[in-house]
Amino acid sequence: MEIPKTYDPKQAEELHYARWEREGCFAPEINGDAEAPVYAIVIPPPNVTGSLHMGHALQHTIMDVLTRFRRMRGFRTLWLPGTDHAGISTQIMVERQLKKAEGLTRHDIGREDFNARVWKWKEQYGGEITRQMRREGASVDWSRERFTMDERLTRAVREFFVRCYEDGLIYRGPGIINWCPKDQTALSDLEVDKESQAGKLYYLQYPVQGSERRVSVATTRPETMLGDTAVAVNPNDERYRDLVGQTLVLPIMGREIPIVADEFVDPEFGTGAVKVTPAHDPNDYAIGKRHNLPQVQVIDQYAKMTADAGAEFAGLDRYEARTKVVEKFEDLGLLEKVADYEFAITKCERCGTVIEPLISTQWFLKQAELGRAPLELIREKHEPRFVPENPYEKTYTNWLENLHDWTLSRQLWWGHRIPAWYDESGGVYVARTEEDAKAKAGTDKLTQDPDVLDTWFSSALWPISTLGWPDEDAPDLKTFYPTAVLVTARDIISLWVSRMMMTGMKFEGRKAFDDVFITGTIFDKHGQRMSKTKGNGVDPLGVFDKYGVDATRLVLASIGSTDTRWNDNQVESYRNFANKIWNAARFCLLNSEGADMSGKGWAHAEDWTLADRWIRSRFFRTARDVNEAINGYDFHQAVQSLYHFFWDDFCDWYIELTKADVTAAEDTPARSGARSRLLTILEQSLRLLHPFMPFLTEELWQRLPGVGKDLHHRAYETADVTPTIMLTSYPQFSKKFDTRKIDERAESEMRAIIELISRVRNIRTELGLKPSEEIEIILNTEDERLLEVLGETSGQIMRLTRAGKGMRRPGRAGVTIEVPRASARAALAGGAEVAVPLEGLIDFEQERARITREREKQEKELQKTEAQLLNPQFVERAPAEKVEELRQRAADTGQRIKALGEMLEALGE
RNA sequence: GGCCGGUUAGCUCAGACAGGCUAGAGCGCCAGUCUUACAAACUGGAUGUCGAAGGUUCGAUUCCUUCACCGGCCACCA
Repeated sequence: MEIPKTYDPKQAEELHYARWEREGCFAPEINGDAEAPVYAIVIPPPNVTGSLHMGHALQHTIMDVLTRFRRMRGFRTLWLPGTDHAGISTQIMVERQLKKAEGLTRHDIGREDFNARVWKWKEQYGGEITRQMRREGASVDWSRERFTMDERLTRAVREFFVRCYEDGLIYRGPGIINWCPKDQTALSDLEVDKESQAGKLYYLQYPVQGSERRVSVATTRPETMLGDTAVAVNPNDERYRDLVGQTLVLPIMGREIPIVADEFVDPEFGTGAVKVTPAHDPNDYAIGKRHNLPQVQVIDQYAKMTADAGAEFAGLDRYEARTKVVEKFEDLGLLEKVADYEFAITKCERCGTVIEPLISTQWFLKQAELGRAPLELIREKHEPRFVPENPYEKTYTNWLENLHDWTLSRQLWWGHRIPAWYDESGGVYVARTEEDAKAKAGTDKLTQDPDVLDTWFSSALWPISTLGWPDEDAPDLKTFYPTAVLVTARDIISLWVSRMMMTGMKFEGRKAFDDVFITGTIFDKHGQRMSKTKGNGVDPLGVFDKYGVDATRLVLASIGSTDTRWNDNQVESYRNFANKIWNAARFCLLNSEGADMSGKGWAHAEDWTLADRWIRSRFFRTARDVNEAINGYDFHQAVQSLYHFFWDDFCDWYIELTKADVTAAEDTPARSGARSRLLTILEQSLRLLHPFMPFLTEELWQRLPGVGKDLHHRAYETADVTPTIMLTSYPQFSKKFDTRKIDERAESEMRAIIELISRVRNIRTELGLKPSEEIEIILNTEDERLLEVLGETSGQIMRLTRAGKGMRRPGRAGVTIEVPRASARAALAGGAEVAVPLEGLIDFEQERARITREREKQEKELQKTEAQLLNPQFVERAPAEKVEELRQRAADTGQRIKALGEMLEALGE
């Protein structure tokens, strides 16, 4: 059989994914067991404009591990893929392209034509991220791929809107909103970023009407004073108490404005008096409402000053106006002072333009009402379960406790058009279709609201809309809802997670998912967040190319929910692991002739060696750990267990111990038995690894002799597919039924053998023996069981220590083999000792030093242990088993010290 | 301002929820090796007052308090 020496990930990756997809392995229908439990995940839909970044790769890896794991356990498994239309991002991108290619704006070509182009763009380029997901090995059901602007999902959006409108949760009206002067649209509070910025705090003086007195107000935005309609003070502020109810003359404008008392004002800050601009500040808007103040809009939607700002200012940019206002105040002698001040500035998340709060008529959703049910659920039952629970359950709860109305409408063209129509007299008709609206209005002369909905409005429906809602009898909705887990990043817990819970509970009466797994954040090697603008992102595809997808997935799975600095070394080490697996399998395959890898498990137990019993025990221990780890979302632990089992136990020890039997020249039952067991362990290990390393494991599994559908999980027995490891059953360990699979005795016996071999190897190195030099070993022990095991494994021990000159040991307990003086010796557990006679090679002085060193180390350890045991309070208060444990350790250490002392004595002076 | 996290070997990270195991892994480092699967390997080895200071305890890297530095989420202080 020809097998290359190194694993080439590329060809395996291309080969297997295409076949899995073609044969429908990812679809839940592959499962033929009508009684099978269900496991469903919907993907957080990436933006159509996006391309894969490490964060995606991380989330997808976690989801794929979970999905493949459950699939192999026989669950009816669905991982549903799809993309988001990403309103603003996509529109901006296509606009930019239009400008670049044809020098046109969207207004030049009109709404209809523009949207047609966006669709065309989506068809052409929107598939990039889904192609990249295939590269990752994501076992998503492509036949159920969804897009937030699909016909059905659009229907869901309208249903959501109409139902909420009918329930009084959605309303249209004026409100103060975040306005982006560049993108020309309203934005929700979650689509803006707050940034700290060094700026100035201007202290302006407003004269009191009919008095010499002036009131100072502090502001970071002097230009808004042109729209001031009051000054507010705290009602308990003695300094201003007498002024409340009086009037100020607004400088420049000459307008008379009242002084009002409002609890909102913090007397400690600034001057204790606040200028109130209801039209351009959310707080002032609220104060204005409370005191019935007029709203004077002095800044328009382009961030230019309006006519109401006065002829002098009208048309100026807001920042030019700021300079000019300050100059004016200075001229008027009303500028008290200017101080350096750091404050938060709000910017558009997309374009970075400073947001202008404006009063505007928009559509709003009363989130507080929708949030009530999810809030109750998390408070009372801690559902959904967040992983990690801390701090995310709190993040989620806090958000639900402080819900504000959600600005739904966007002045964009790309997105779900608001299902509201107006008649000629301004009457509003909200309806599922235009026909319905016409029927309601009793006229054909209706105009649809030009605005579209916030992208997150459709995202909020994702788990139900992708499964078929609003069709109440949609089969997928019945089968797969609620989903098992949502895997996402922490920054959209409020934006998205909470809202899916709201819609799920409102429309389906149940939580959208049982668990929420929050992935960690991947930083660059300097601890900086990866971002396109910084250009410090690591491209997952580049990493795939360099190290292979499977190796990358292991790193990502290990990262799980931990924040991590990306490091190629990590991937390299898992690339090496992949290669290790490849070569171990290569060894097994090169020695597979005559093997009967029925996969039926572990036949002919009577022929087993200690190594066989041991590896089987280690295997099931690993299977148990890995199952537990995945169930508990502890992917790091799962990967560690797999890595160490495969590399340390299987490769370093099991293959080495069985090598002689497996590679024997003659075809005997012993050889074929050894080969069969070796292949069986390999096959089972590949299954255990498969959810993490789908490509490599499939590639190797396909090459194993005798693999077929009979190895499939019984749920996939009838599946019409090429036999594949992804449909085999995942190795299980049941505490109830499989206790015998873990063999404590075999493990403890192997520990002794491993210690023996390691000590001899250590002696070899310390004495500078060449690896090729053959030695003799003498082993003395009183332990009958050890003697018995040694009898069975002496050949293997001799091979692994290169003891070509033989190994001598007592025939029975109570007998001691005499050790020549010129020997290197070491103490083992249980008072056993090993010696390597090296006539002529031993420097007695050095050997004494070596043993003395070892004895000192052991004595130090014994001292520590005994100090504790001598403490009566410890013996009295510590749990009995702790004390016993320590006594045993003390006894073992004591035995070693004694043995080492005897060795020194034997060495003489 | 509120809430929360991190600080363990040169680097990237486990361990800590349920205190006691000689504190681990990978990479890197030192020495040696082509030992018939693998030099992306093998064998052996060195490396940490577990951020600082207190406290609780028979016992603290782990629990509590304070502090320092780094970071996150939320928030209407002009």
